[in-house]
Amino acid sequence: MPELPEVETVMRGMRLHLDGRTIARVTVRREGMRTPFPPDLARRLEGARIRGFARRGKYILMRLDTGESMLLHLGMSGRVLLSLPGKAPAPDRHEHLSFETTDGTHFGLIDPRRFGTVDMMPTADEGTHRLLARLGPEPLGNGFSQACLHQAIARRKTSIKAALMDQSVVAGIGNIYASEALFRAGIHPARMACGLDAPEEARLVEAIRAVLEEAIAAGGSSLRDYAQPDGELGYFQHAWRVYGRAGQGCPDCPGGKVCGGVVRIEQAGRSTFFCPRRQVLPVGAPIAAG
DNA sequence: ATACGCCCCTGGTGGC
DNA sequence: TGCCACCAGGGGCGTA
Repeated sequence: MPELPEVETVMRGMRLHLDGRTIARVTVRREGMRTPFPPDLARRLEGARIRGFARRGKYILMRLDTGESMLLHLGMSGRVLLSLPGKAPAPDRHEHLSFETTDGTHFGLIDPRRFGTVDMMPTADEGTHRLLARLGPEPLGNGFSQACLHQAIARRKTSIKAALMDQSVVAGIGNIYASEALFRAGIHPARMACGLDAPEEARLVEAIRAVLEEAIAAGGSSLRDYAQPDGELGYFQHAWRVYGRAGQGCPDCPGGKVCGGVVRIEQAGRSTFFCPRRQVLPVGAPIAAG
């Protein structure tokens, strides 16, 4: 799924095309995805005017003038297809939820694996929703700092890579950007989270910010499941530095002649990629199992 | 509290 | 061409 930069890009696309519009017709093609859709979803959306968007971690919030917000999570394979009036294609077989605004703009939520989530809540309760309440700080916000990261991982004996993917440590980092941020910070992914020193934590905070900001600036990176929210082809292909590049060179050593190439390991059942020359395990540094 | 394995689901890819 | 194992951006849950 989309990680923070992709979710931010989708949210911006929705804001651009849907903000201020009124929802006319809702089509619910199945009862839910990973969890059932909230009761009376269509009725609660129809007739509502859209009054703003926000993102929290990997969640999108669409606020309505009814006093409710729709919560959207794209899971692993979710994408949003926005179409201009009269331009909506025939619905994809995995378009589980769609609506049209009164001006004919079409919104489709497509999610083949159905790991995504849709929920409704009073806008006033956004902060206490069970899926949002335990999220850590926004990595691009002022609340994320070396001190903040230290506080979150100081007692964690899991790997720093797994810790970064824990949404309560910092919100929005997934499997790709965890590898990319650690590469940029020069930190081995198997290091025990609590074993990082303050300079390493500071480097990591800056690396996370840089990686995410670059990806957002590029319009959200993409893999095959992900479409730009306007549905246009020609997705941006992100130049991952290590992710998915096992055996290839990283930018530090083109061709991998110096480091032998990017290494793929498995941590907690997920792939991790790193450069063995740039991301070295210090002598005596504790290694995390996961 | 923390950590880990397993599971949800479909589709693409590469090997035989 | 067909079949099959394996892999994929997430995260909740049950169990130690």
